[in-house]
Amino acid sequence: MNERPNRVPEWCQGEEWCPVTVTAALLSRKWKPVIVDRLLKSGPCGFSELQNLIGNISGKALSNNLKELEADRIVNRSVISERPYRVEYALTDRGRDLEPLIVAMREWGSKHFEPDSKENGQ
Amino acid sequence: MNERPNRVPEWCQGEEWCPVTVTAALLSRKWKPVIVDRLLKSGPCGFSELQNLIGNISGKALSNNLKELEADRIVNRSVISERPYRVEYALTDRGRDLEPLIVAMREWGSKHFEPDSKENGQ
DNA sequence: CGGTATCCGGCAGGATACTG
DNA sequence: CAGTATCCTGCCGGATACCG
Repeated sequence: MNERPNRVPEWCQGEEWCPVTVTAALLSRKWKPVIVDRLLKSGPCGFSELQNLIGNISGKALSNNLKELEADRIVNRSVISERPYRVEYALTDRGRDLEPLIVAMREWGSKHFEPDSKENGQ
Repeated sequence: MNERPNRVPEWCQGEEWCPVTVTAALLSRKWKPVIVDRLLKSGPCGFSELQNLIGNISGKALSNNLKELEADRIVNRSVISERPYRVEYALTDRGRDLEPLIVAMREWGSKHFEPDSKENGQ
């Protein structure tokens, strides 16, 4: 069953359903797009590796966001070794489908806030 | 000067600058992508018109989000008539540049949560 | 290494009532 | 119509310390 995650509000489940609202509900957190961005660029990572790739994210935030992304089937977590204990976070198919969205974010951010192009004006 | 809005964290202003992080900082709120979506689809709107197009957004949330979008030069507000009092919200160039991003959101949401395609799995 | 537990502050957002 | 004022809630995320 394609039940939408809890993050998607009730009123967006029926007739008034809206793709942008759903996507925003799943992805509009401070860190989630950045996590997906790094997984797209660097492929599967361990927890600390991902934390370093992002920088400035607290362990708690990373942990929580990964759990939600996992629940929403955007990210997959697998234990790849017990001794030493190693884990790997990777994008699912659904997660990889976010690539155009993340690319669009990269491009918009670069175009409008690139340090070299201050003349774009704020 | 192309100073980044306050919403963009300090640590993202210098060397560690990241386009996705900046874009997420400006746009990753529950309602912002939806507001831009509606303005793209319907063109310039008044306040209540916009509120109706979105549905389920409180006046306060709409007001606050519009103010931030204005401060970030994504949306432009103009008074188009005094008596009766009428206002118009429209996308700026920078806001219109968000179209590919919003389109990507629409497509991802439709693909993965369309009621008709429950078999896509949750 | 890969997290969890706890405490904590802030702010986003809902509801409602009110204003010019 | 186009908001503002106020109150209130919950969650989000930072910091720190600790665990297997």
